[in-house]
Amino acid sequence: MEKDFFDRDPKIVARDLLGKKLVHEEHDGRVSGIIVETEAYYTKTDKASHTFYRPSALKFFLNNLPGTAYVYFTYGNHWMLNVLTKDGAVLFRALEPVEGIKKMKIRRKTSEIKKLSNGPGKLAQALGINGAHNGLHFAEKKIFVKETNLAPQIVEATRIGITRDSHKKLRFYIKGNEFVSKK
DNA sequence: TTCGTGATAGAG
DNA sequence: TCTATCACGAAG
Repeated sequence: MEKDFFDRDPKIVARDLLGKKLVHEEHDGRVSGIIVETEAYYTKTDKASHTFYRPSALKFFLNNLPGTAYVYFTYGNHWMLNVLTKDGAVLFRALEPVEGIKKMKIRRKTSEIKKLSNGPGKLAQALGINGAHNGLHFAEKKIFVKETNLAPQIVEATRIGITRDSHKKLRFYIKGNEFVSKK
């Protein structure tokens, strides 16, 4: 991953992340998957972004560098993994499991591969991501993104689970991939 | 479709 | 204190 990869417009980063590998390096081995679905959020101009209605989130975005993990807890159950970019962030929404599948199955309490990481909450659970990872920089290589030789076909769509600015096409996924959370 | 779950933030 | 809301997921 080239330096300054994350120091670009969130929409560009969201697209470029598709087909790359998201890795969580743990003491007992690595857990990873191909990124198949992402969403972009903008710090200042996006009403759907946490920065728009959560002062603490705005502070976090403004006080951390692109490439920093933004992990938050919601709906009483779920952790969400994002990475900061220039003027925004990208939410990791779905992965195609690659390494550590056995561990993912235990964490997710299912043996069905397709249900391991086909959604943002599921993905974080499968990878073992939680609040302890908030603020870690991807350059530290605990959580990070790795290049692949894939060149996926990308589909652009509206974001999921938001109300404000729901018409904006800031969701991206790999065409035809069976791990995408929704069509 | 409905409902659980808990942090955050603003109002009272 | 109280209440609304929420970048979700599982069950039915």
